[in-house]
Amino acid sequence: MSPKPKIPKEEGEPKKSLASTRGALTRSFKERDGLGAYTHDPAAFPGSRVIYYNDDFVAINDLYPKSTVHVLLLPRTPLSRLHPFDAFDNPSLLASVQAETAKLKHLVATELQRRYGRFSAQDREREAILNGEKEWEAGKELPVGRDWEKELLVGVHAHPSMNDLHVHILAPDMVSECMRHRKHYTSFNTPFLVDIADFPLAKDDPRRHPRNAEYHQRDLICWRCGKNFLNKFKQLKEHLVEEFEEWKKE
Amino acid sequence: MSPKPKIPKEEGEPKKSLASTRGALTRSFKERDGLGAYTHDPAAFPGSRVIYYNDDFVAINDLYPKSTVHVLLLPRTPLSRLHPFDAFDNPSLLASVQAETAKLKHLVATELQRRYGRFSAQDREREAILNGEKEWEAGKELPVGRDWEKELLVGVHAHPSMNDLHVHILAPDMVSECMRHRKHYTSFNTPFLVDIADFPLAKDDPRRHPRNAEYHQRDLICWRCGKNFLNKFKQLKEHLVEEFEEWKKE
DNA sequence: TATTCCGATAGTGAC
DNA sequence: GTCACTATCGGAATGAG
Repeated sequence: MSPKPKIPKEEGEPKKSLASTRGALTRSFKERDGLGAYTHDPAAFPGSRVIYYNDDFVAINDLYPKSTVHVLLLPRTPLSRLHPFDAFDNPSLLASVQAETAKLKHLVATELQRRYGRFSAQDREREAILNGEKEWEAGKELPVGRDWEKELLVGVHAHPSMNDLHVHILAPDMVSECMRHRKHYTSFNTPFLVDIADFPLAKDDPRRHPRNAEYHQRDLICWRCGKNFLNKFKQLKEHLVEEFEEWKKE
Repeated sequence: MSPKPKIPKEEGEPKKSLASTRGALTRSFKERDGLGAYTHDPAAFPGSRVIYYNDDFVAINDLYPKSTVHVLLLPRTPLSRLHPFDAFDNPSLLASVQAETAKLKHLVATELQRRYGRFSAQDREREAILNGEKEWEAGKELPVGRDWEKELLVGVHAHPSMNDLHVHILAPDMVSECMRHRKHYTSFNTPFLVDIADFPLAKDDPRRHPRNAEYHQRDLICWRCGKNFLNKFKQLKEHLVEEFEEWKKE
């Protein structure tokens, strides 16, 4: 019935090459340092994983996406080895990351519109025009349609698993074969995800000293309808597929 | 590597017929009442499960044996619906059960000798005579050999899962494909198993009011060498196979 | 707090 | 406390040549 979940793997990018790209650092390579290879030499990855890069950032598709669209923004700075809360104490870096995040959010929103706009009530007029099903005055600006950007989840984990600074940007659907454990869900649907817009954090922001475990032991709550699934992860997963279908139609 | 455990099933004895033999009682049939069918009409079971029966007892092979030999003694009395601790407050029944248990133990011990005597150091001389490898004076009594009876586990569970009174008699090896959960092990290797010889229990015997759960949460201890396997049930299972081989050689 | 693999643990239903 | 089935929960290793 349910197909065996595929292990994400991209052309020319087996795990071995992740390590070998680090050359002399191979001996100290750890799974949690895997993102460093992208900021070190993004051009070394010929597959579709790197979305774009410039002097200061690399944007990649998450290797284990937890939603239908899930990308990471990687700042190319020595500060990236710090915990995000510490790194973002640097106002210059924070401003830079927030600006680049805004750009990447726009890109992701465009991708959502491309994928799901045809199902969306809010995008209907815009889609009809684009499809030539509705007349539109030449040169007149298209209706803006659905604001996909405002629905995105954007932020850093309070206790990241990967050592290099990375900002998550993802659709809210949580529909993915890589969504396998309850922690995958809670890490994006509790205060364990700290919105990039919330920085700089106040000195007394409770998220600075999270009881990390607590967030992950919370009941599983549907992000869209609020239904409580307690610890029934599989039932939540099935529900998320249904919510995804409805969400696209908004 | 490891074959899929087989589901015990005997010829002409599917579960449905267990129920149907109870006729009008079918509607109230519960899994936990399955043993009642044997005392009700032991002749209705043509397979090898019934070892013998008489007016007062039925001896059967356990459908889910937890050792290489594992039989049950079922008293044919209305008292069999009582908890064993209460049923054995009846001195007449207790004496009767203890006497029949002694007979069945002898039968089981004979079966162990038949199966494993050829491997046993204590049975070596006896086996050699029986095989004609050693001269023996005609009419002279054979050496008695190993006392297999004294190694048997014999008793009732402090909280039986089947509602009809049954006395377990089994080899100590705990080697069986039906030994699948840690509770299967602890139920025969802690005070949760109350020896039939210990009845009548003293009024203040602590086993009368067992913290049932406690016995099943104990560490897993090898019955033969005393090694502690904590909660590593699979490792214990592998170890039990090795101990079984050594035990046969005693 | 990543992944995967394996195994221990827990809840359900059986008629 | 039986069984079997499913799913949840938990620890350990993970690279490299």
